Amino acid sequence: MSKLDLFRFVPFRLNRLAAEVSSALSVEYQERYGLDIPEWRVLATLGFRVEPCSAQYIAHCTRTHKSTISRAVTALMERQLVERVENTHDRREFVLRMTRKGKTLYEQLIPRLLRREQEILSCLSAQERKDFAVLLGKIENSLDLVQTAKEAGAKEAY
Amino acid sequence: MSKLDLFRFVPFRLNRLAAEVSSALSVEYQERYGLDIPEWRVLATLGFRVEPCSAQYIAHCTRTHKSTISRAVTALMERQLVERVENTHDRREFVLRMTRKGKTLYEQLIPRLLRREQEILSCLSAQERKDFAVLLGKIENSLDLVQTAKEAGAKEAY
DNA sequence: TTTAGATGGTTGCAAGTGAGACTATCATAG
DNA sequence: CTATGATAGTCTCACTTGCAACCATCTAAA
Repeated sequence: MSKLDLFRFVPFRLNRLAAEVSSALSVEYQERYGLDIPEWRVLATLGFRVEPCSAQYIAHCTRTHKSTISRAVTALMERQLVERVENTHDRREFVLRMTRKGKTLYEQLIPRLLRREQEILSCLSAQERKDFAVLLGKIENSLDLVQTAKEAGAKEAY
Repeated sequence: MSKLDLFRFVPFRLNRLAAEVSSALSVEYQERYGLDIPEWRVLATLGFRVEPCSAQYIAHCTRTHKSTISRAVTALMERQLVERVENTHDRREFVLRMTRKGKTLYEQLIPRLLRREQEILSCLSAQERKDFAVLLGKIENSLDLVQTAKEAGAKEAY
């Protein structure tokens, strides 16, 4: 008679935790700035990278479906938070970057999100936070979650 | 100039990891048994508890919306994996339990899922797995994710 | 040069899901 | 007993999102 305790089952716990953490953060980007998760991911990727990048790159490294990213980019362009230019080397592709307005929003949003993250992790000591990050990293690596981001980056550098 | 590295940002990492782990597991319950996540959660809750319980209880402790659980229960009843009886003490509520057929499926499914979980965690040592569980637990606690399950259980026991 | 296949991006469609209205029932207070 | 509010469960609606078809463009090979 095999049994499974849902509350000790890591996949379930990850799901529940991710959902809860997401909803805690959405207060910031959703309610305050009217961004949904895909839109936030686009801004986050553009904001972190020095070089502008393509929608495909964002889709790859955030592991979000390209149609979802496409819609997010459209919405961000309508709000003039992001703009895009044709890539002269490859006219299928657009190069994306934040507008000044987008950067301003980004600058305001980031500290809030980092603060939220700290709040959520405040139940852990500094060492525990570090340990947690390492353990997450190991699991991510074994699932090839980091690999793809690097690949996409390497490829994008052409 | 504040920046945020998405790949070091715990909320994003949790989301991505949870999605990836879910999709790895869905091979088992989805493709093999045609169950979706809510349906699997219902079975998991019914299978673990000794006493049968209500849909509301499942919704509370799995943190799933009651309408989602309602639909899952309907689907499971149609497949005769779950049955329900009116609670004589409270005729608003139904008491749910697995049928023999449901139990058989459950018995077959559980070992597969546990094996998958072990595969996913196989990149961690025994001690690391333990640490990871503890850290998850601390975060869950601070977000009140465990509390609600216990409350629902206590209440259900009346 | 032409053709076949790959790739970046968009869009229509269908499935899943949360919010919230609704019904039926229960509990409590007057 | 009645009225009010809470609760269990269902249902409709709107929204999100993944899938897959599609178009344009690029690459490589014949």
